Amino acid sequence: MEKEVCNCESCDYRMFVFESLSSTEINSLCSFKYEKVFKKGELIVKEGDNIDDFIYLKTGLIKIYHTLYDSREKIVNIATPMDYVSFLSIFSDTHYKYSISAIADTTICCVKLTIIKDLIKNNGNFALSLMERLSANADKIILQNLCLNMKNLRGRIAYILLLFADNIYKNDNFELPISRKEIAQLIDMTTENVIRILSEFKRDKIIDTIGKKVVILNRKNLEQIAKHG
Amino acid sequence: MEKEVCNCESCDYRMFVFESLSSTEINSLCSFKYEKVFKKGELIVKEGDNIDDFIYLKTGLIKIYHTLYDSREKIVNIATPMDYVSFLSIFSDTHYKYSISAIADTTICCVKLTIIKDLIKNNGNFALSLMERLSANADKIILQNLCLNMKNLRGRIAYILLLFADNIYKNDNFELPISRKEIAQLIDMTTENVIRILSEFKRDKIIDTIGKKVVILNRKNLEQIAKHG
DNA sequence: CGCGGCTTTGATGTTCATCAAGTAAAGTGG
DNA sequence: CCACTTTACTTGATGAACATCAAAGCCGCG
Repeated sequence: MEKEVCNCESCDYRMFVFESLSSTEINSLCSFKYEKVFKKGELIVKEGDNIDDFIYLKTGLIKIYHTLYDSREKIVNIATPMDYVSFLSIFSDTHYKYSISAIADTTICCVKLTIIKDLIKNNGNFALSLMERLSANADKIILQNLCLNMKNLRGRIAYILLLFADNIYKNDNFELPISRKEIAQLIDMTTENVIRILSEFKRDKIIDTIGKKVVILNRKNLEQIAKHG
Repeated sequence: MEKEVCNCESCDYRMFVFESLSSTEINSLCSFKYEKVFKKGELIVKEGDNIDDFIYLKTGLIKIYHTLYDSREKIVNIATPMDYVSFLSIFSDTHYKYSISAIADTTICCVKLTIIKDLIKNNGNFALSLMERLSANADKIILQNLCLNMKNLRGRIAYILLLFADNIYKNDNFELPISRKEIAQLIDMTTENVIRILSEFKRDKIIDTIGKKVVILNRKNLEQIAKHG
């Protein structure tokens, strides 16, 4: 993990994350802000760590997961730069309830949480826009988990394949950023069954797979399976 | 459903919900605020309704649920006056994604959402405290659903029995506010299995039941089942 | 008093997890 | 850089957990 001083002037994501701030506020923020770069696989936050910083994803891909008492891991969400700004519960808790790892080379920006709280107090528009983001994010996670749990195993696999294609890669031809085991942890099933169903889909010419590479061949069919079942 | 003009001066919950507001702000708020009273079973919000009001639960008990494409219903949360102030996604959406029904006689307070948004803009402490509440609430729902899904059916039943006893009624002797069918919708199983497992627990002297009345007889045992399994 | 929804129990079948065993891939140290 | 170890992937066989189906009693309500 490397640490860098960021250059807010040249940051494409600045406007997205801090769109409601004045340039004075942005400049003041920048002096308290730093970047961290993580390689694929590295741990960014460990469950139980103190929450000191407001963190947002600049580039890359991360998984947010919770470790259960029997050391099984449940992946709660996979976050991309655009759809995710902060982490659950940072405003209501002192310690992280989730761990976060990079599943692709990733850059995050950190700002002391106290600075963000001051901004919330002093800039109403910022407060409101942040609230909208947090609310939308939490809601998406809740609804997504709800939908997944209603489906049978084939439906769940179809659902997340479409989610990767549509929401993350915007392409029917992509490379899975996570292992079969992690897919299992994301959609509540066993690794064996993830593999089995991917093989079935391949046999039935719905998708093609080579290692982590996936091509969706019959989208209609996949959408059908994702919806029913 | 009755509609009443509320009297904020005598409202016990005012301080809890709007603790960060000055008395000037409270008074101003009161002129735009009204109460609604619902009997057990009545619908409070229907999925798809416009979101116009910021609503909080004053007294009673409500269920928040989502209707799936095949008209099955999934209960997302049961909310009590103290642990729940607002509804998911009201700051990020224009229409409700969930329906809400009273599962006990219930009083809610409504304030136009625009008023709340103005308060957020102008009172930083209010913004921050509201954000904490929303964040804590969303987080609780996510974590709770996560935990439930890891458990087997016996574990889930034990878990929600303890949840009713500890979080809602603060008593090991209580009356279920929902039917067996609704329990099934809350913890993702069939009505038959809810009944079967409650019968098992009764046979094993872990609980006693008469209709909707429940008494926890062997809490240690129930906690064990809730944790494992 | 009869209808519909809630509750209960048993029998049956399906879905999915577990176990086992082997191959491929990827990381590790000499 | 190659042997070695570990981790990921894959397939099949088995069994357990759970949903579904069926049938009957119960309760509240018009």
